[in-house]
Amino acid sequence: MNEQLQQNLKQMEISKFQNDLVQWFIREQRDLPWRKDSDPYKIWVSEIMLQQTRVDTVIPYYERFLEKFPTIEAFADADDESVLKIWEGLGYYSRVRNLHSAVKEVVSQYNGKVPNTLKDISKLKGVGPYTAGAVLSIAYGVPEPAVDGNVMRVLSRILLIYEDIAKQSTRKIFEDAVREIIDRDHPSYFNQALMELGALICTPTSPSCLLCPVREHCIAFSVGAEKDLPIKTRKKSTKHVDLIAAVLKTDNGKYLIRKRPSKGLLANLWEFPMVEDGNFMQMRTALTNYLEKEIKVNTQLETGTFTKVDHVFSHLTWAINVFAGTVSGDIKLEDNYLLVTKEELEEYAFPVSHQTIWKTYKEKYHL
DNA sequence: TAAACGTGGCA
DNA sequence: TTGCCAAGTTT
Repeated sequence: MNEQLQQNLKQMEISKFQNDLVQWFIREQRDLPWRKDSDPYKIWVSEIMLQQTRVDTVIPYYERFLEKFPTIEAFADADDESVLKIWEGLGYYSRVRNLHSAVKEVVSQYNGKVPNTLKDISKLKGVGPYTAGAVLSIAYGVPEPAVDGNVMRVLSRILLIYEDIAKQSTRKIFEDAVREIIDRDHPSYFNQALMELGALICTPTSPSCLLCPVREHCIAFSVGAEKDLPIKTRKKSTKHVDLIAAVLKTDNGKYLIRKRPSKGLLANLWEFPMVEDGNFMQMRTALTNYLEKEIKVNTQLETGTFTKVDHVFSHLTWAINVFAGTVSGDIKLEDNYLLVTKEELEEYAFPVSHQTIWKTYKEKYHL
């Protein structure tokens, strides 16, 4: 921690700041489903879902998840396919794979009780420094920092911190600051209040300083620098990938789908067969050849594509041209391929891009 | 340390 | 339309 920050912390009226912040939170907090219950398992699930994901997006997923898996034991017993299916569309799928693995660990090694120490909870898959602090403070009242993007933004303004919050190493600076100012009598309220303030008042662009309960403690406001903070360097633009996909049907009404590899992008999700690279016609041929060579099917694609799906990921974009077609012959499928009925298909988890393909297919072909 | 890892909302 | 943003973690 640099000297200027120590100086700013020293001049802060910490006790009054804590009180202003916590009382505001008690008064103004949103009514959110994960605030109805202090079950550590439920807090944990909510924290994983909320990683890089908006509250409004999470709410319905959270409700469905806990309806299906109301206890930690119920989730530990779930099969992998249903686990992925309930996360379908939420993104960052390694979150749920890690959560499932970690929950099984808690059930087998901790008798189903979520660890309440930093040392133990941090060993769990998918539990990084933020989530560890969040679960410990919110579920157990342990005064650990829970530093997320909100907290870095809010504190960079209040304490006038010009460190680049895009750099991972910067988080430690804010954790040290939180250790100095956290309300040790109300760590759950305090941590949630910092995040809630970031979500409702101290927003990224045009913060509502005139409504801010801790305005009088904010150095950036006092010097008119609130809109210059936080410092965050931009990341580079995404790369572009062209693909060809095919929705292929057998003469007895089944569809050919395949499971993606267990690592990397959209791991373990299902998709319609795709190939990438090359120009349009090469790719069309490549897809047909691939299917005929690798899984011994005869394919007949319609002449033109029936849809094009552009899908933007955080680090790349897919442009998928999609054919409809048929498969026939003596079909010998590789392990990762499957022939399923229309009804069965919808039991499997697909990425949003392929959900879109399927939806369009059903509309065009009147299914 | 930087890049990978999803998706949808918004200016 | 494009880029940024949202309760981060893993490799």
